[in-house]
Amino acid sequence: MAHSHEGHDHVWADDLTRNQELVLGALAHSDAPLSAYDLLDRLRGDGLRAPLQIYRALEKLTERGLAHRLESLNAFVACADANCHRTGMIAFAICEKCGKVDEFADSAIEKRLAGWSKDAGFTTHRATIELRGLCAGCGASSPA
Amino acid sequence: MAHSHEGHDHVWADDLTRNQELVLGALAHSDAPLSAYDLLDRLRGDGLRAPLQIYRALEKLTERGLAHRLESLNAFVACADANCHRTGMIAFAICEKCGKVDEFADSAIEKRLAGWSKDAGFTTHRATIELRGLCAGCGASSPA
DNA sequence: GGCGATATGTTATTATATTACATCGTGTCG
DNA sequence: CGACACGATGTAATATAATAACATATCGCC
Repeated sequence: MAHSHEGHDHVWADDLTRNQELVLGALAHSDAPLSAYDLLDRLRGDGLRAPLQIYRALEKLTERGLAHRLESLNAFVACADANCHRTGMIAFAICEKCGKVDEFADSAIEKRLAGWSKDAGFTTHRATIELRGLCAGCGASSPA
Repeated sequence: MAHSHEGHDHVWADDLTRNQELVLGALAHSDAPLSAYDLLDRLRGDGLRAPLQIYRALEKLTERGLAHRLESLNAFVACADANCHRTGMIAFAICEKCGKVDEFADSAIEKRLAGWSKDAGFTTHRATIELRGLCAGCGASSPA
C-alpha cells in the first residue's frame, strides 16, 4: 500500500475523513449491523462524542455506497464489496438470530421492479429490499 | 351494537377492539402514511393519550395484515386490500413528494427471492420491499 | 494572506419505540 | 356466586434514533 496510508488497518478509499474512516472501520470489524448509537459507543475512545458526528459520517459513507442502511433495523453495515462500490439495487438477508447480514444483488428482481415502475409511471430513486429470517447456520442448528 | 357495527364508517373485521378500530380508521382516512405519533395526535379527541395505545393497536393490525409498516418511513398505512388480507410478499412504492403509497404484489419477485433463499439456506420470515421516488402525478407535474 | 467550501464539535431538542406496572372486563371453572 | 386466567387498557417513565442550530476549524486555491 504505497500511496496514502501507512498505519491503518483498512483503507477503502484514500479520501475519507478521519470520522468517516473510524465509522467505516467499526462497521467493517463488526459481524452484525450497528446502530448509530452502537457506533458512538464504540468510538468514544477515538474522540467521537456526539450522535451527529456519527450520522454525518454515515451520510457520506452511504452516499458513496461504502456503507448501507438497513431500514428495518435502523442500523448500518459496511458494504460487502468495498472496492467496487455497487451501484444498482441491493438486497439484504438479515438473520434474526445471529444478526449476520448477507448482501446480494439480483438483476431479475431489479428488472421486474423497473418494469412495474415504468407501467405505473413511477420514478424510482431508491429501492429497499430486506429479508428477515434465519441464516443457514441458525436455521439448521436451532429450527426456530 | 348488535354484535358488530351500525354507526361505523368502515368495518373491516368485526372483532377489532375500539382502539384498533380507531387506529385503522385513521389510517384508512389518510391518503399518506402516518407515524404512530401522527396517529396519536389525530386520536386524542377519541380518548387515546399514550403512544403505547397506538403501538399496541398497530401491532395487532399489522399481525393481521390490516395495516402495514413502512420501514423506510417509520410509518404505517392501512392495507389497500382490506377484505382479502393479503398473505404473501407485498411491495410499496412511496412518493417522496405527495406521500402517496402504492401497494403491489409481484409473484415473479417473490419466486426469485424464494429461490435465493433456498440456495442460501436462508429461512425467510418476512420481506420488506419499498421503492422511494415520484409517483406518476408528481413526476410528471414537477420533473424533479 | 484572504476566501469559500467542507468538515467538526457541542448543546439542545424532536421523533420514535419500549419497559414496567396497575387496572378493568370477560370468560371459565369449581 | 367467587376465584382465577387472560387479554385489553391506561399511565408514567424511560430508552433509542435522528435532527436543528450554532460556533469553530481545516483545506484548497487564488
